[in-house]
Amino acid sequence: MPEAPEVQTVLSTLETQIKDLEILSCQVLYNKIVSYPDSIRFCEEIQGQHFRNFRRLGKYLIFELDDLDLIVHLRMEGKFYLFDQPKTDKHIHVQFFLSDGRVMCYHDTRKFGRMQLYAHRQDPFQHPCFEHIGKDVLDPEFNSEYLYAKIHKCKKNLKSCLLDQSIVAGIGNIYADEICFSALLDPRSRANRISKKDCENIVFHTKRIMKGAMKAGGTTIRSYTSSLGVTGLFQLKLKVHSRKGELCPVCQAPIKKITVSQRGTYLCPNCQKRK
DNA sequence: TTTTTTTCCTGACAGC
DNA sequence: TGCTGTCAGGAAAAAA
Repeated sequence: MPEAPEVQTVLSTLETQIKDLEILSCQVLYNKIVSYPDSIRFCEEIQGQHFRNFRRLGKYLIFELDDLDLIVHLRMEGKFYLFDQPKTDKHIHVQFFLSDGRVMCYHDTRKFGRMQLYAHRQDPFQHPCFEHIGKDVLDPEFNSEYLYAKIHKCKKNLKSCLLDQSIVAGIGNIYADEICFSALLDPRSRANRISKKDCENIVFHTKRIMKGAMKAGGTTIRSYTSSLGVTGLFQLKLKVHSRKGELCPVCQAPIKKITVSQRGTYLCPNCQKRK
C-alpha cells in the first residue's frame, strides 16, 4: 500500500530508468484502470510522447510528457515493472512499449489503481483532478498553522483527518498510526481538541517519518535489478503498525489493535493520550 | 455542509 | 483437499 514515501521511491527509480524514452505504443488490458479519457483515446494520444519530468503530489505520480500529463494513482497494490520483453500475467493491465525495446508494465492485483491523461499544464498541480487535494506532506506550506486551521473546527477523529487527502496529501493507514504514536496522541482524539502545540508535533513527526521512509526507500533502489516493484524497507522501522501484542518501544506496554473509522489501527494505550 | 457508509477487487487466511 | 466466509485497503460516490 504505497504512501507518499513509496510513491516517491517508485517515481525516483523510474526517472533513472525511463527519462526521455519515447512511448512507441500502449496497450490497455483492463479498461477501468484508465479513468480519463477512454482507453482507446488514451493509447492513441500517448503514442509518440516522451517521459520528460517526474513529479509527485501526495500519493499521485505525475509523468510530464511532451504535450500531456500522465497521472497515476497506485492505490493499494499498483506497481510498475520494466521487462525486456512483453510479459503475460493476469495482473498486468497496461503495457507501455518503450523506445529502448523494454516494456513498462502496470501490475495491480486488485485493479484499484487509476490512470488519467490530460493536456500538459505548466503547473501540473493545477489540474482539476487535484482541486480537492490538500498540501503535500513535504510542502513547506504544510505547517502547524495550516494544519490547525484545517482541523480545529473538525468534529471527526484525528486519524480520519490525517488520512483525509484534502487536508494533507500523502499519508496512508500505516504512517497515520506511526505519526499518532510519535506525537503521543490517541488516533481517536477529536480533531477539535487538538491544540496548536499538538499540531506542531504532528507536523514535525509527519515530515520526519516521511523523510526517513523516503531515505529507506532510496536504499532499496540500489538493489534494483531487472524489474521495479519497490516496496521499501521502511516497514522494519515501524514502531506500532502491525505490531499487535508486541511491546511498546517506549514504555513496554503491549501494542493494541483497534478499529478507527473502519481502519485497522495500532496504538500504545499507555503512551498515546486521548483528547 | 459535514461525516459516515458503501463500493470497487482479489489474495490470504481461518474454519469446517 | 476443497469449500465458504471474512478481512484488508484509498478514494470516489452515495447516503445519512
